[in-house]
Amino acid sequence: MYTISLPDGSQREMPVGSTPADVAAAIGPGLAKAALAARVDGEVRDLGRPFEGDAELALITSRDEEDALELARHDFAHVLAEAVQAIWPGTQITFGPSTDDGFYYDVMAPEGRDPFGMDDLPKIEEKMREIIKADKPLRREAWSRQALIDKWKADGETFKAEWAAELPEGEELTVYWSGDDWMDMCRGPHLPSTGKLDPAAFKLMRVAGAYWRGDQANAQLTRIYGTGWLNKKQLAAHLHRLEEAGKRDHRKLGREMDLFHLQEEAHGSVFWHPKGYKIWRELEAYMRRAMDGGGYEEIKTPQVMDARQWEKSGHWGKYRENMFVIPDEVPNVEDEGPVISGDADWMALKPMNCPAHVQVFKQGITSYRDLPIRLGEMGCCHRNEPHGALHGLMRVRQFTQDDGHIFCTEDQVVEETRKFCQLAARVYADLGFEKFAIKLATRPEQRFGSDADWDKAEQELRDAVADAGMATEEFGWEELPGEGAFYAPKLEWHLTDAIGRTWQVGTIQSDRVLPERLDATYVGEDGGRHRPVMLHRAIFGSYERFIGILIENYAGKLPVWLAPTQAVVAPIVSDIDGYASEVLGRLEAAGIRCEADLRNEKINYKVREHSLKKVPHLLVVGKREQEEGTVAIRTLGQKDQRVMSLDEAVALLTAEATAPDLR
RNA sequence: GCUGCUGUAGCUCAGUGGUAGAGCGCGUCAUUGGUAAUGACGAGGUCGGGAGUUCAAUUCUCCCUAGCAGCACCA
Repeated sequence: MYTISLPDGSQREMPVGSTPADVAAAIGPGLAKAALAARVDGEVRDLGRPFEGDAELALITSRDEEDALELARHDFAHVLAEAVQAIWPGTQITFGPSTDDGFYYDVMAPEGRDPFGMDDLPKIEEKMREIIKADKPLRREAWSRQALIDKWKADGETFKAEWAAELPEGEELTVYWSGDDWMDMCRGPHLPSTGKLDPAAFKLMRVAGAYWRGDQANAQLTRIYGTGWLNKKQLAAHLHRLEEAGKRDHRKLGREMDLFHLQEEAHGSVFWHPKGYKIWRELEAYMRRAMDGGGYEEIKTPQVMDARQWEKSGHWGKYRENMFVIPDEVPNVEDEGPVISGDADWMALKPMNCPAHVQVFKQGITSYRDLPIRLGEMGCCHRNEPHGALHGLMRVRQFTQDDGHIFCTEDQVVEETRKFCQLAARVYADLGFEKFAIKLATRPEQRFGSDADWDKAEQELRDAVADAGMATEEFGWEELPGEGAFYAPKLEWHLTDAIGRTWQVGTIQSDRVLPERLDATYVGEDGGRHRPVMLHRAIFGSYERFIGILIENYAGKLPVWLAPTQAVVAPIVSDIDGYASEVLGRLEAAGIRCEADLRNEKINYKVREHSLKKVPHLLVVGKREQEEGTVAIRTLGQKDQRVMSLDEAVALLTAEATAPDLR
């Protein structure tokens, strides 16, 4: 007999060979029916898997939402694969995990058939529902590695065979049967039967290409994505959330609010409209103040440099395919012949600012007494990004960084990094992001520099974050092995937005490679030449992307200090136009970005239109207001209005329009 | 770059092998109204670009290009 301990502290003696399902049945038929899986000594397992000794058991039901969702999504993925193979025999299956909101399965369409498309999804969904409704038992079975490889090969499942062959030799592998006509290799655990899934709680969302094992050199499979939940209500709620996220899309809001546009002739580069550029200018002014206050000196460096400079820095060899290269010659102006001869020297648009900053540092002789030197630049960079990567403001080919490079001694690295941590935290808080995570990306496989330098650099970053008091769970502190840049480890700042999404923005990297390659030195206390350490750092990352993030975070309803138009004065009847202009004049004199809407439209119309444009304050004026020298302020997102004197209104708007660091 | 999908008026989108439609927006006129759409009339499109099939292509086929979703990439 085994002793099974339950969460309520009770114990049951169960015969050898019994299973969690038996315990559930022994407790009561209701629980037996509701049980989905079991947590045995902390590990989630199948209900039907026998105990292997005394155990602590907790039965999992749909009330244990996290576990139940994980199980359901994993099972949806298997049902998806089974359905695809049932409809199109000869389809190869590969891999299908659960995701944050559902599941996917990577499949390879049978030879001679095009990859699956959106049109195929309804048919697959229907088959999936059939499988679920058939309530097929899911049964775990152990196989030897070799038997399984042979089975996959016999079935023509080359991907599965390849995968099984790479698992450790002699290891016992498990498969799961769905009924007795379909199986997949899987560690499990699974629900007891497909009928435990709710056929109305999933939806196939899209298809996409995905490389076998995530490697571009491998075959491209079709990845079928679905979202899966415990019940219909949860699915509906999720679809609603997606819809809400769609409403925040910065591309949509950018058009509606007339902030910027993109067009074919300059794809990946942004046309900023007057309203959008007002946000930019406000942010830039804010960042200038922040960097001035942090001891940075702003510079401006060339947009185009000789390719030899990029060879020295190492970028030419590693990133040339993503650089815009320009021939250093006069183009052929004749009608005939190629525009460029082909034997010209090459120049390149800068993809980053750091090599130029080293050139500034290198002018003259720097003493250790001058360090640290902090150079800042609103640096406009170009990167020839792969076409498929471009995405609104989030991934562009021309962008401006709030870039900075700190040249310092070995002894100053930790302190400078600590200061940066604090500066970044201040900036994010000022911009309304209450939550962020700091992560350390450590050495990648391909890298420059010695292991000793990497050891040191990584430890310095750890120490600096600890010194700043931010190496804690509260700050989401964690390490990302292998994610660093080729020349340096980096700290990354990940913001959490209003609907829980995260965005990587700021970074600091401690670099000993570039000063070496570009021969930057300073004179030390001993009179000898020494290498400075170079800290690459940015807080916004790129203005384009950061503005995109702000738009999505605020769903377009930017705080007043950032809003392109901070107030609109709207007279109710045209007799009041004169007073409206007077109000406008007062606001303008106070430096408020404002407009008067004197159009021949009803007040309802004006309220609606400016609300849709996310103008924070609408100052409505009618006969009453004119007589009393007041305005009726309607604030975005509020239904009621506040009537106040013009002086009070100016004071209120001025206060709200003041940047947080100037309050 | 890879896979799938899409490209029709300023915007959102219908539609068709016989050279196009709606709503909003825009213009004109009327209306002077109290907090999310006043009404009427009007202008506006080489149906992303190129080639092919056809008597005829916005529609069918191919190529290119851009966008969307994902993958890969992201110094």
